[in-house]
Amino acid sequence: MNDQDQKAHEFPQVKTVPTLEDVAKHAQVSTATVSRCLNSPDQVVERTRKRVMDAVQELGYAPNFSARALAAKRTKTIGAVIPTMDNAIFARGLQAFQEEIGNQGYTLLVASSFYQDDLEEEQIRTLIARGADALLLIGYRRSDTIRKFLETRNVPTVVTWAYDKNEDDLSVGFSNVESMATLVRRAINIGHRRMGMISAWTESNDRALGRKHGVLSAASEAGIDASSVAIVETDYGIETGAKAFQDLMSRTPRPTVVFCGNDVLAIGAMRAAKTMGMSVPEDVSITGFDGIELASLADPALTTVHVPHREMGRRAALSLISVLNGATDTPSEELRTDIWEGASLGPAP
Amino acid sequence: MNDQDQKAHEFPQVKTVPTLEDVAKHAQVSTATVSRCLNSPDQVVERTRKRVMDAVQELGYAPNFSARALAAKRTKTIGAVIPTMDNAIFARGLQAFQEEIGNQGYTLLVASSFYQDDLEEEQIRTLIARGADALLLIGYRRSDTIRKFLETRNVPTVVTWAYDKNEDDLSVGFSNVESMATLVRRAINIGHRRMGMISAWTESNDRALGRKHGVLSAASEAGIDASSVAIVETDYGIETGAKAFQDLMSRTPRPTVVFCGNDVLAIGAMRAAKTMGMSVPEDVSITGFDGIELASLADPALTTVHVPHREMGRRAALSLISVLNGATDTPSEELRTDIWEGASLGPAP
DNA sequence: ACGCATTTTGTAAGCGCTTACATTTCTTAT
DNA sequence: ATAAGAAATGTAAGCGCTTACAAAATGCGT
Repeated sequence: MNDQDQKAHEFPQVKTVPTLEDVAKHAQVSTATVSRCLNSPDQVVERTRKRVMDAVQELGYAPNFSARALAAKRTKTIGAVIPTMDNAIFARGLQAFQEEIGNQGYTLLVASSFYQDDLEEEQIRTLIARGADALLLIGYRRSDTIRKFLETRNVPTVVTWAYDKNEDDLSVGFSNVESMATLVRRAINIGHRRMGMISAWTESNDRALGRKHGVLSAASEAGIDASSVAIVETDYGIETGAKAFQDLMSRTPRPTVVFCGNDVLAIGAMRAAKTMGMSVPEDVSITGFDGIELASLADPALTTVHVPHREMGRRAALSLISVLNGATDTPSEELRTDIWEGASLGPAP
Repeated sequence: MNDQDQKAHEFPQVKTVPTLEDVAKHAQVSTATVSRCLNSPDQVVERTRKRVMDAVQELGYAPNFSARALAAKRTKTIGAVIPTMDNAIFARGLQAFQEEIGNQGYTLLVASSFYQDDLEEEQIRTLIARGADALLLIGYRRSDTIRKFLETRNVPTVVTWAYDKNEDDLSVGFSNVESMATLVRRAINIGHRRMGMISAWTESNDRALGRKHGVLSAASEAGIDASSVAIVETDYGIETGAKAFQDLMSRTPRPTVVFCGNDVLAIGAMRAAKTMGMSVPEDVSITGFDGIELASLADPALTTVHVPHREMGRRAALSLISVLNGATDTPSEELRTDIWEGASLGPAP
């Protein structure tokens, strides 16, 4: 056969993606049977199933997800909106979450909000539009508009990274306030009175806000005037942490301990301390929050609140799936954080 | 109106998600017009458009993504399969990628392969089934089966984290071999001859393999017998890096420099060195690869190959989008890595 | 005011799948 | 062997959207 022949006798065959119907024809069954083979194989008798599966193999068929979602009205997809993947702690918690939902046949759809409320809203809408069967969100804080939207759409949602017994939303998290307060109490016990804090922006971040409240309430408890606590709010990052630390150290009276809203800020603070020729914890104590690996590698090792992020991700997944499976009484879960003892928190000078 | 009336006269209205058709009815136009308002607003005259948009607002309409994808045959989705989100370097590169495609109206779909070939294949298939318009993959290494699949489906793909002028695939990356070799040459220049390497598993990881080849070829170049280079392959992690380092230090002759396949392994090696009472770089030099923030925080600061991961993510996004927009000549791009000078690499003892 | 070109809108045919319901085939007890 | 029930398969109606094509409305030059 030569080229001429080909051109004359055949259509320029555009390679086309096989559909359910192609498989059905190939296996000489109806599309319904093929569909059943794929979705509930035990409804189809062995002999037929084999024939269909062979056809699937031969044609290299893969179901079209959109069509399936449209017809079945569920996507086996769970969406997650996290502030940023830049922060390893979220990435890892999410990884655990993904592993667990993966086991149950669900796929994860991730979006980042960059700590912006409006972006979070947009991302939530996008995920829903894409058919997410359920959602994982970080923190409770959310506008009424979007809450109503979620309610209308009837999308199961789990809140993580925060737990508050006064909130109604299903949550698998921990108390930011209490976790931080526990750490602060420990500092107070070893003599600290003049306290500083480096916090993430609290305006639209209820976890940061909770941690700040934790510091303040533990202070008040101990008879320390909350307004005497020096607080700097700043962006996430090592550099910003360093800068904030310098700022705090220039205050009078100078704090003897600096609580940081997360480990990365704390690392920055420790670096700034070193740069400034201060030694930790002799001159000043520094603590973190999160418990990333980095914390134990710092010198001195960072005292920090360790968040069980993988456990949190895993359990959040289980909760969500139980709701998706029709459970009506899925309870919120409060996880315990624990303090990683490092040498960065010592007695007040 | 009282309750009785309501119950008598109205159906128990189940809250239902509004569709295009609902909007059309509400705005008294055809569904086509509504669709056009949403997708190419300038085809619709102002007056009508306003009416439609108001209806959209009022009903809280959001398009059903699956239906759209099914009808339009594109999803405005780009998929990515990365080995793991656990490694910050991937997470960040991906973040940059996401930001860029987000600007162009695309959404990112991520999946992890956990460094397993079969899982990567499965994830690729899943992403395609979900309608990903294009794909970002890490490294070239891939089975023929899946290559053929990708070709059949005609899905534009970009390879990152690796660049090889001999490969055909579109890529935006760097040469793992050359980057590592450059570093090794530098070590050789300052007198190192007995070399060790801690590598990630190279069996199904062409980046790791490339880095290993980099070490070996730079060694050969300098007249060092490649078989004299002590190499340990291990899992990703600080602990495993530490263990591998101990292993290498027990070899005779003991290496004067240990090249690590990534920064995390290097951090582990440095920690092990400290534990063993060896000082870096006086007793032994250690280098990393990746250039994560951590590297500059280590003590001494880690000498490492810095990969422009954000730039890589951003450019990969641009390439892919240019292909999606019909460009036929999108070229592969080789990015330059550079060496972050730390104190962890010093003259051979 | 008219005809023409252009712009705006409507009609309706799918996209590839699931699933309720109808039909056929196979079991099993008599 | 047969009827009744169970199991397997087929039929066909959508799911909510896009888009080619047709029809209607508008603008413009004369």
